[in-house]
Amino acid sequence: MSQDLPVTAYAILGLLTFGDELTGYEIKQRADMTLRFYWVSPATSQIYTELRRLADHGLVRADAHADGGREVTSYAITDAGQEALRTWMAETPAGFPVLKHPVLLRLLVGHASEPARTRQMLHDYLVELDQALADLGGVRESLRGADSEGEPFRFPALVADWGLDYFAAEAVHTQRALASLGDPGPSATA
Amino acid sequence: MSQDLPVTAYAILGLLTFGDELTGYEIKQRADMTLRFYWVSPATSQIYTELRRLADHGLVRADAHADGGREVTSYAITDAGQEALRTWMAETPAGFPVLKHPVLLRLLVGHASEPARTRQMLHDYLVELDQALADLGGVRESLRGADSEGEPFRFPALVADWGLDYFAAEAVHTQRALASLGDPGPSATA
DNA sequence: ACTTGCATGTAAGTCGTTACATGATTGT
DNA sequence: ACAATCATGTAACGACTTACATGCAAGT
Repeated sequence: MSQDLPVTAYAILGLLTFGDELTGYEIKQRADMTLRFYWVSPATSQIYTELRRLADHGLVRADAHADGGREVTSYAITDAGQEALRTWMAETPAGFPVLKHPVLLRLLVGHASEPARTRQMLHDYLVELDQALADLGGVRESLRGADSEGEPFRFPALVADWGLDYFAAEAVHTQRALASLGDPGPSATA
Repeated sequence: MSQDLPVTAYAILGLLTFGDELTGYEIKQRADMTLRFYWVSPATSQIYTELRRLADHGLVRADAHADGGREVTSYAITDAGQEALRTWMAETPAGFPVLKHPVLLRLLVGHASEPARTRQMLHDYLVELDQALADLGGVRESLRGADSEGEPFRFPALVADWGLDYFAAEAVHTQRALASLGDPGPSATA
């Protein structure tokens, strides 16, 4: 039955299990808000490509309708899509996470760089972590009120909390690395 | 001068900054031990491809010599390679980590799966985390004795400690998710 | 009037994987 | 003698990205 699709296809399928019909554009936005923290946010063009493939396999239904004056296509998951997603989750091992961590990669070969540059990189990372924490924190807040057992956003809330803890831990590790590199931190200047 | 190369090329270059001349085969082994935790362990064929490209750019020197009866090629980083690596680290922003986390992806759409299956997945993940902790812990141990300031393995030790903490935190998050899903844990049965 | 957002794609190219092929060396 | 490890590649293919192109709708 269900041919093996790239994981990204299942990720898109998963986004469509939360009820609404979505356009490719909207899927991209949702992916930017949620998927990007745990998987990737695929390029827009990739999303349209996957949607076409999913439609060809009958896993999503393309609903072309008029929005104001123009033609817009939104997509809904089909019963076959639900089934394919469930089968995939039941029978395909999840596998171990792949972490592409440019900061750690560069820190690994830190002896080949200026110490000041390495510290700068870690400071930059802290700023980006702050941003990520704020972004994901915003998402987490938006789920409040429907995040208990049996409610629709229980699982998204679970992974958001996981992600928030992860980013917080990254910040701690970064601080620790900075301390180990003799960075005084922003304490004295303030 | 230094064209933009894929990050994997710089990662290989980085592995060659630890002193020895390495064959492609040995680079693959080192990558499996260290790089795989923070970046990826490229396929063997990919390593040979990158090595050829690096050699074409003059960033590594290919040293074909006889090992016993057969021809073996080992690679050493050149001065130009050191320079290219330093330039890359100095001028290219590291960028934010990309996490491809199939467990979190599946947990995100947990409502589309059997609860028992989700718990099973988390248990499986715990086992894999144990293995990763053991593997990386072994690497960490092998660095002892040369992991202080000014010593060659200072930075590898720093990232290994970071990684060990990360895996430990993942285990905690997994346990927490299991608890939230009503998993009693292995306590009562023991 | 003009910019920003919404919405959908095509084309080209790269990175990287899997599968396969080959052969020498070492250990048991 | 046989298996495992060392060592080096080729070929085919797929996922994904970037760059580009297009045009309507809505806000200021």
